[in-house]
Amino acid sequence: MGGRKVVIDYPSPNTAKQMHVGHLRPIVIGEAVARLIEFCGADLVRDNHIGDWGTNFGILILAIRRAGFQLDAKSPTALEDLERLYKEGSAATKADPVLMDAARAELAKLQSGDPANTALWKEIVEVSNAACQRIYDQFGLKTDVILGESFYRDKVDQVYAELAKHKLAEESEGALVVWHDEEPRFSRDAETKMPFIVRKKDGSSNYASTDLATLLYRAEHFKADEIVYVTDGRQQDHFHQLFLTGGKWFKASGRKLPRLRHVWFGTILGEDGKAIKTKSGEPVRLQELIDQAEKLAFEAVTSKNPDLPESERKAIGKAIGVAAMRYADLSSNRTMDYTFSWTKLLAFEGNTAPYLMYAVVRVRSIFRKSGLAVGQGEEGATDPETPAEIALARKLLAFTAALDQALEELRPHHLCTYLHELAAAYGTFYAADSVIVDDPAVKARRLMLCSRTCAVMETGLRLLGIEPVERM
RNA sequence: CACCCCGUAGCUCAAUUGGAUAGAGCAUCCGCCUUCUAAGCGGACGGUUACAGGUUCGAUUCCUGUCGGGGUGGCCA
Repeated sequence: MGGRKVVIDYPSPNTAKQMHVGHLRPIVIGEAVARLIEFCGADLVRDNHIGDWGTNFGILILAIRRAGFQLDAKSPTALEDLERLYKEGSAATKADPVLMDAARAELAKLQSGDPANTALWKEIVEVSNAACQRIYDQFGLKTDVILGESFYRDKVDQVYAELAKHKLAEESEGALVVWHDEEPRFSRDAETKMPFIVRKKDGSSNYASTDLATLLYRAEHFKADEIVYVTDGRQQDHFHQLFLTGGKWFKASGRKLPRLRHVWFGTILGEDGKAIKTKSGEPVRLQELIDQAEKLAFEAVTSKNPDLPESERKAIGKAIGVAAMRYADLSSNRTMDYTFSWTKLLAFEGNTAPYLMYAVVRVRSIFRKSGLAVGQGEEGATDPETPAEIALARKLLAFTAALDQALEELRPHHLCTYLHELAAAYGTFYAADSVIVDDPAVKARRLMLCSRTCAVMETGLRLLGIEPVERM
């Protein structure tokens, strides 16, 4: 992957909504996948493709108008207000087809440049982005560019024109659609038709239009050799159609198609076994989850290490709290659905981030007590001898294999499994063989094992997005 | 009805892509802090891999069917 230009699309939330637990996965998985790709030497562009141009804006604008609401971007409750209005609008348009048409009309006005709707839209996006950024900061997520759907509003006409010119798209029930007859379910002969609708019957763009425009932009502007889309698994059909359409379009127009990968993940389910949705019920807010995680981690470090200064305990609480949530999500295969659970996401014992971070802490503590920097004191080291030393040395050698496995299909859980095994091997070694001993050769080789463990653990943890701590 | 995920220990999940006796964590039980941080270490308990066939020297993995859960299916993303 060295030197390849890769664009990764994440976490790409929809705007005007507060982040809830459902937003955890694209952030956490996207970040880990991005770091894995970057670690292999790829020239990576992190593109946050926010949903800021869809029908939801029509619904939201309509709801704001109907409620006579005055949006104040400075108000601390601005986002909550928008979310409440969106829910009202969503329910209203669902119940009444006339209102749904009105919402579509508001969207069409926005998309055709209506000044009032554009001004309102800008404010909404501003409020939303500021709120998202506060969450990203806590997850250490940094995007290179935010090119949402709206960025492509003047680039979709070229898509329509080219698809029509190459006879890839055709009119159907007033919309512009692309059929893929080679795939039975996307074919025009399918029992239930599932065309790739690139332009709606009212002339406005949708997900497909902007995604095609985005594909072209990434290929031409970023010169992408590869594009990685990190989204949930419910969008598999969409990406399948997007990739098929992109392939035919680029071939017909003599362009080189980047490698396209859909790195999808399973859904976080509610207690009822159904996907967590903003519409039904009240999902746990992501900020609430973070706060709770940090609080519990702070309490844990305070009880275990009360002598540390409060500022350091606070910092450790922040690091461990978010790390625990992150690891809980990353440690199982991303294609699996899982049911939301406070206790699972906030566990600090067993196969968890704190356990892995603890291994690093114990290594660093040994070096601190020895008055050495990590990596020093290895002169005169002999080969591993005890069973625990040998097992640890062997496990250290398996790092690259684990990395390869995680990279193969961009599945971070393979790295998690490995790091847990390494931490366990270190735990056994730590209990069985003292490092600070009189025999200089034994001490040197054990210090060497410690520093190697530290290096591999820290590298692996950072790839997962977890920042190791000195003490805990 | 069609297509896509999934079904593994009481619970949550792995299993190097078809390899040897299916492994971890949690929970439960029994040990271990007077030497480097016990968020730890050692041990016990726990399985007809949903079910039925098939391919193979060998199947949790591949194929067919059945059952069960979730998702998607013309103008959301």
